[in-house]
Amino acid sequence: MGSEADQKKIINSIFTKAAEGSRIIKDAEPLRPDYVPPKLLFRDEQITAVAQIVAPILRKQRCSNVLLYGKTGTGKTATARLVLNELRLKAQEFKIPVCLCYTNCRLAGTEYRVVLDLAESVGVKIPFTGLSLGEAYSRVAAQISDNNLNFLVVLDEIDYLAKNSTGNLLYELTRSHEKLTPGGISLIGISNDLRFKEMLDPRVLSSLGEEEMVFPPYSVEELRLILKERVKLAFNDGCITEGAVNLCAALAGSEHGDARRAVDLLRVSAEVAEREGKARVEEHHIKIALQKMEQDRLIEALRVLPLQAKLILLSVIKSEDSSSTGSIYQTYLRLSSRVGVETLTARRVSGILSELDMQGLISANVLSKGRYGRSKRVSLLVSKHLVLDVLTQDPIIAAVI
DNA sequence: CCTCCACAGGAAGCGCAGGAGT
DNA sequence: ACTCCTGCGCTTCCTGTGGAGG
Repeated sequence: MGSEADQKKIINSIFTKAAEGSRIIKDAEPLRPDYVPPKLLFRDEQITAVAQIVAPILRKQRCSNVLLYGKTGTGKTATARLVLNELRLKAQEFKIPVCLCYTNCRLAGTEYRVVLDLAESVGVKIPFTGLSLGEAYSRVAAQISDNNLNFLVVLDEIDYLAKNSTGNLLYELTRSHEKLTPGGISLIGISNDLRFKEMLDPRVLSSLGEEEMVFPPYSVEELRLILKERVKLAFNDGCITEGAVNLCAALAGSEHGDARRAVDLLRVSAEVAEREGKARVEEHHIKIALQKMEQDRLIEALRVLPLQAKLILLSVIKSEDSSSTGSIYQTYLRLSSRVGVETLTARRVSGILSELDMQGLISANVLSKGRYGRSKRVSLLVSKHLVLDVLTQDPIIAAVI
């Protein structure tokens, strides 16, 4: 513990840095992943279509259910939120009672918590635990029909609801307009997963998919203009070069046309430049930021690997060149007995090697050596030092490195 | 051409944890 | 509080297979 004066000095210097710190960023908000820009570029067609679909709400009618499809960062959520905001304003202007709800199913986590969100929007108090899902839902439904509410719900990441639960809630929601004679529920579903339809109950699908809309990825040129807009809002004038913005768009666009990643890259680049004490983001900052983001992703992927997968990855490293499934398994047997973990069968280890292959951490190709059998040839695809670094953080693994 | 190595990878079933229904 | 159900990680058992060497 330092003296009172020391403490004040430290606090003072932190605050001074914070106050004058951002010479580059004037407003971080437009760089946040969930930011909805006032004008959404290159989505006129989708915005128009969604607006037309939900418009009947203002005539106190139920509107068609819609499914919005598209990969991450293609503007689905932003489109939905933008239309929802405008709808709310219009309803206020004409004093039309509407009830709107936006909820993210993945963040909510369970069907029950999605229902809690719905309950809050229609103004019912529901205990956050204690009720069965059915009871909670019927209270929401009762409120809707008692007050003749016209309820529009946006279910973001709806695929999560279909994958990680019984799907009862979706079934109830899609059926509701048959049951609720006064009032009604209209749905906008948003999904990143294009195969989401296949795992849906056909009855739910036919109701939910009354209208469908696909959001294409942004082109590099579109990303470039989107980024320029964000730069205007978030950066101080002249704090980023034209070339840097272009590079940012090109790098993000060459992957999947993911605007969210492109904006992320922009934000991290600004942090990189700021940490270097520069007043302007240049192309090399973008490159550093990209590397940093990729490395962070890799570290995270390694960190959350199950113990057995970590041991197997370590076995791949330790068996070096003779990396056939057999020799890796022998190494694995040695390692796992040394750390005192129960050993898996060769079949399972082979499966885990395939999983690591799919994650892009190793490459495993089947190779036939004729008389000498047929096996996977395995090699590490990422930096050995980085892997060892991360694995050492696991106390159990650290014992054998 | 046939054999046979050293596995690949599918199918079925088991035990367990966690979540839903009662 | 209790059963029932489901999904998951895993094992067991199995059939399939490319090609060097006979």
